[in-house]
Amino acid sequence: MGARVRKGDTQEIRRLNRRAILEHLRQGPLTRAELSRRTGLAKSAISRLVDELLQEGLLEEGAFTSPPLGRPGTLLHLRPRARFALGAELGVEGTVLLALDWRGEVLWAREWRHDPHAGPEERLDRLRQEVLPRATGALGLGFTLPGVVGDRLLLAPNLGWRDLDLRPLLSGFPLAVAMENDAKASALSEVFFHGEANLAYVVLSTGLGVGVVAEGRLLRGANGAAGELGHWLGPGERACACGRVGCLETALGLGTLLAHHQALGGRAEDLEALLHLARQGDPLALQALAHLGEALGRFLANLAVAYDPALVVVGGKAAEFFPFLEASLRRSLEAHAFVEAHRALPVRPSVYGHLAPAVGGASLFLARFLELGGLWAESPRRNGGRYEEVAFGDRRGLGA
Amino acid sequence: MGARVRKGDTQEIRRLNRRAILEHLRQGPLTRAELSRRTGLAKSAISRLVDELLQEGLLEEGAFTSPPLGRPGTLLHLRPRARFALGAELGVEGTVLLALDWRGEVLWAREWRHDPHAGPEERLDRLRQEVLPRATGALGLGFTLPGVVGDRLLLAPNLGWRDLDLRPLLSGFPLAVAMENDAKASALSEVFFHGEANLAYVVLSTGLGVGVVAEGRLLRGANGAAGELGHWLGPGERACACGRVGCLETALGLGTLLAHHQALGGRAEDLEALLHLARQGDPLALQALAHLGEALGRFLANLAVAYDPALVVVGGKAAEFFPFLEASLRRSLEAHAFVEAHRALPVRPSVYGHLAPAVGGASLFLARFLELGGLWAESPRRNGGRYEEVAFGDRRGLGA
DNA sequence: TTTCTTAGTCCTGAGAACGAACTAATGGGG
DNA sequence: CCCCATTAGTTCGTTCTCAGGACTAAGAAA
Repeated sequence: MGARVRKGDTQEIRRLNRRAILEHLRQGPLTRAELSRRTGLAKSAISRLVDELLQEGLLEEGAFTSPPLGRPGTLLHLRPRARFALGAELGVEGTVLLALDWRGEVLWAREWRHDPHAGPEERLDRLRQEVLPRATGALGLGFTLPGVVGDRLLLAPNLGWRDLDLRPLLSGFPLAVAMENDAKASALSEVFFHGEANLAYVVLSTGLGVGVVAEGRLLRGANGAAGELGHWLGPGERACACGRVGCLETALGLGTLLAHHQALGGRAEDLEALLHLARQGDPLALQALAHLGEALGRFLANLAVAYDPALVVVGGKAAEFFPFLEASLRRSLEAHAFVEAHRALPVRPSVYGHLAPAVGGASLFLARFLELGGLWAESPRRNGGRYEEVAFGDRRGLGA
Repeated sequence: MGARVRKGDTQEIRRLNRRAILEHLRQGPLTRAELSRRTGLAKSAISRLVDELLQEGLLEEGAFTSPPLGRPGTLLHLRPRARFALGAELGVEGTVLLALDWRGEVLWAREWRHDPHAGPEERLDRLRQEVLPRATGALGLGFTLPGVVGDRLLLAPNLGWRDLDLRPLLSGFPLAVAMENDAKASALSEVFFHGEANLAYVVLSTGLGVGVVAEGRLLRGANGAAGELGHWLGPGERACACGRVGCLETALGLGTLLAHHQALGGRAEDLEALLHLARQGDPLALQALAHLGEALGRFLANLAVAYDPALVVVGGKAAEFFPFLEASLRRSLEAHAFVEAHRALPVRPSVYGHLAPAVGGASLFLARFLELGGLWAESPRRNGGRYEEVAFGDRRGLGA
């Protein structure tokens, strides 16, 4: 039901205006005067709020401007590292953990592989050990999984996990923790720091998932299953890890790419080898990749009628193959486009590369912080000396 | 780019709180005290704002409550007809025009058919003639088309229209006009008055389109093409009105249903006849419908992985066939569901029936009015004595 | 009739922004 | 060298809105 409309009071205005200032400064340094013009707030209001933010250590003054006329202004910056969050990706092959500055800079990153049969306890245990000495000061930890994340983990076919309540395993973490689907988090990583408000982030590796951002909001769905186009039932006959038959990811997944290459007589044993061959110009590798590009182009035409993004970002292992897919993919997309505008739909690889999901995980908390204009962090709910705030699913308005 | 964050101001608080009051009263009558509790605003603030709203004729006082203890309160209602808007559907076969109260009541409705080859000029001319004597007092006119509505009409395959700028044809209308895709508007009709914040409205007639609402927001996409799943390229070989081959609507559209019925040896000449036969229990009609239900169930399983709605509403001509589709559709949906939750996905026919698109069109303006808490209507932009406000595409935040 | 309880009004105080007047800093012209 | 136009930023008084408490209103039960 709808009736959750935010009420207003004098604090709310302040929050709104602090947020407006931080949001503008996230695009780059500005003087107070310029902030006043852009936000529409009076100079006096800007001055007061900026003073407060300087006091709190969120902003710092920088160089002077040298305008052609008049008194120079003082540039204001977000203070580097004033706020940061941790992000982690629990992938099929390994784990990535990193810290992300609120300006989008990766402060440090660690990666490790794991026993392929490791269960959730084992993997989260290891993650906790790595997080423990590095958690101080962080706004929170957002971690991602290649699966459907609702109020619990509903299904992660490529991990072999199903219907798990991970909350008990997270109680040992000394900070707020949130969980998100990998494609959705990756989409946030692009939106949050590169400002495109309508995009689809396609994660293609073994599996296929899409993170969709529409008008700056992440599309999650009632159970967190929105964008699971890898499990759209197509014409294929192959069995899928999810237990059904004909899911799109059985046709487009990179496992099938490798198999196709081998069926053509190619000699690559794994994707690394295939990538190596492609870089050397091996025709059988390139042929298999062109074939995949063709199928992907058709898929993107379909994605475009489903979500109509202004931009498609390709992530996952497929991003590494992107140069070899691009030409056939574009040709195919143009041939299959529904409306004229889709023929020109930009498609590019991810900015953060293989760090994207973890960056997105961290962005969850940075977005949350910025939405609340700094007020949220001052009173995290505590419970018996442990931070208890574990957010799943029902987060509203994250993502700018 | 993102930096459009709303600034705060003393007027903004007022707007926010007026809106909160109206939004709560939209769910039903409440006393001032109850409003205070639900909104979190102080009783004094509520009293002041309610007085204003009474003054403006937006609210009216009703019966007294009789609580077990204490002084009775006065119930407050939205005043019926205090605000209303016009909505129209320009469909493949005819046009519907209606007026809609801000409480969701249809005040009156008119329908007419048209020459099947009528062009946009002719159809909008007729619409203008019908609107002209009925426009006074209306917030605006929202009309719908079975096509892709961006900043212009990009494509309406089933009308045979393509890439039209309709603005010139709308200058003769004496009120604000907005244009929207029919499925998207229909979705709004359900959301706005029945409060489900996550739903997919499937319009199935000749064509197939989906209107998706996620977290109370209509999914439009960069060009207004989001939800055009009828033009998802599937395995089929049939030519589509859009000029491509294999679009889903060539398999699921009701034209194909009729053809299938006839191929089975059925004798219905058109969909009306088929419906009549089905109601009489004709086995060939029921068989064709069961077949369609099966295909639709599979489609809904796919829709569920794309958008993960909490509810699917079926509209268009298919709504009339719903009783004969339901059983096979549910069986098929359950068999093809990706996550457990999708097996129980509720599917029901539309509340407003064939009026849904027009109701949705009108809701555009009602939603707009309520968002702005009544302030917007006071200063419509005028230009040379004619209302010039024609909104396309880029409307933000409509839909509660 | 008194008391208890809830509804609604009135009044004062506080927080926030606005706008105008003011000071600060710079470059150019006489 | 001084004055002035121009832009940056501060200060102060005014206005708007809400919060919160005191108060009045209206009904029920003791």
